[in-house]
Amino acid sequence: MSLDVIELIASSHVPLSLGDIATRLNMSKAAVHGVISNLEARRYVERAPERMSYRLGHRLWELGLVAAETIELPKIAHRHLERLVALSEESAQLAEYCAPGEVVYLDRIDSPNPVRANISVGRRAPAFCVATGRALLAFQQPAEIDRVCAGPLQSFTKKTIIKPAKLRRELDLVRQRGFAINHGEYRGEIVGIAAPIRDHQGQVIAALSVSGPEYRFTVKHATDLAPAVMDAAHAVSRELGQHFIQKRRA
Amino acid sequence: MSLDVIELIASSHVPLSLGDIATRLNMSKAAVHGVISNLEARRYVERAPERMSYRLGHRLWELGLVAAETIELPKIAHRHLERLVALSEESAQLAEYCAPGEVVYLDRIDSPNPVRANISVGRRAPAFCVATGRALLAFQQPAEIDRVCAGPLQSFTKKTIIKPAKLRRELDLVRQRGFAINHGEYRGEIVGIAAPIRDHQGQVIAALSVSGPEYRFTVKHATDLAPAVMDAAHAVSRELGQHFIQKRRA
DNA sequence: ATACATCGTCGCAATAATTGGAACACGCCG
DNA sequence: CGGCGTGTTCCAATTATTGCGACGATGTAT
Repeated sequence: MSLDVIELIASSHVPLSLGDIATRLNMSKAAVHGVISNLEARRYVERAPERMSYRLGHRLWELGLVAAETIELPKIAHRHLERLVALSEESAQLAEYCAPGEVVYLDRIDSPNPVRANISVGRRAPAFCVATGRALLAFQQPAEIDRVCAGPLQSFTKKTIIKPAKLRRELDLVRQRGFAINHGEYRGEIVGIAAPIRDHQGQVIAALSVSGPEYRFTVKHATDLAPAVMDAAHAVSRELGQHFIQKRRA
Repeated sequence: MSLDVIELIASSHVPLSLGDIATRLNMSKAAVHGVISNLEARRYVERAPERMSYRLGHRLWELGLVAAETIELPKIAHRHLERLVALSEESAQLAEYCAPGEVVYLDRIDSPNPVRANISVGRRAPAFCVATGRALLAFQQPAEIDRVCAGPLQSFTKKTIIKPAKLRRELDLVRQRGFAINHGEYRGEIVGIAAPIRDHQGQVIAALSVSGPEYRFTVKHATDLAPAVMDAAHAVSRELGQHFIQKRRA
């Protein structure tokens, strides 16, 4: 399946050779060749610099732009990210729950400060140990939460919560307070605070966060900023709902 | 093929029903259903608001972000677009030749003015009658130029050049001067000026343009801005080349 | 220089996937 | 009700994808 090839290249974040792809997908080189030559002709995939190694192509960039124009979330959320950055002078992010236990960053506005949290849009992160991830995980189906809590929880720093019981308490706290905080559990020295965004049905579909280096953006600062982050998330949720109502009437 | 379904939905710019897709692709509903249920499960496609009609999904948005992070062009070009907007106070665009006779807008920065050229990123336009399109078309293979000039040239406004001979002269002029100008040939009352961007091999791979409403941004203004637009395009070309050299040494 | 990798490519036969036709359930409206 | 529009399911036939093996072209190490 051609989509598997695309996803593999996307997830590796490094150009891959045809043989690499075949190995990681348990396919023969000939099969991958058949698929990838089609993908290359359609510009979904291209060869990096001069021959050798494949990477995502311009066509996927184009399709992403069309998708982002079609979907309401990016346009609405972006404005509120700008407001949060203006308010906090730290970086702000938009993320969603994209796969079991994983979140993906969908948008980002950088802090005006030279030293700032460095998060790449399109990158994935484990849900259980980042702010946006916990804001999203806390509102997933109970079965999904159980699976993540039960699964092996990798320790990225000394502060990473890897005890299921403690993670559950943390998620309870997120639901209770309406926001999530992370202090260096994934990338050290980064503090983040996130709040969930809900769609017209009230389901949590994304999260919006502010994060910065701990020497400047302490947990105290983050907690003080919580109302603003939650307000922004609520505003996005409200606009999403209105958008739905407008479409329904039409 | 699942990619055909994706491309159809992307090109229609409007949510489609399963039946619509089947009709336009000459496929049975069952076949489309088989493909699209897979695409929906993988989040490449989603159902708009509440049931009914499919549109591009979040996964394509994500993949587009990853692609844009991987490819050099978007990052380099964006800075220069900002500079052009600051200089001209009009909107600036990045575009590439994506299909025979068609260009696609890949990036855009809006003019600070309330009245401005309105171009959606991800949208396609006919190459022969827009500024970026002519800047790109002029440097395609001769065979490609012949095909476009020969093909039926649709008239979008009274000013659209539809005579092949005149179009050829216009393209000659583009090659000679190094920039292309369009005065209301596609969308009326819009003036645009564009210059080509070249890759490390010297091949034209994209174009960068400035466009605005004719009442403010006249052909005279556009022509005066030509050196700046060409400088920006050259700067992008140079940076692309340097990027290649760095990778080659590594 | 000569082997030895690794890269991508090509044919061909066996396999597994997609496909079309027809019938189905559901919701909507005159 | 009965037509029209959704999307869904089943099954057999077609089609496309797959894996094997071998090939030429590069580049690296022996």
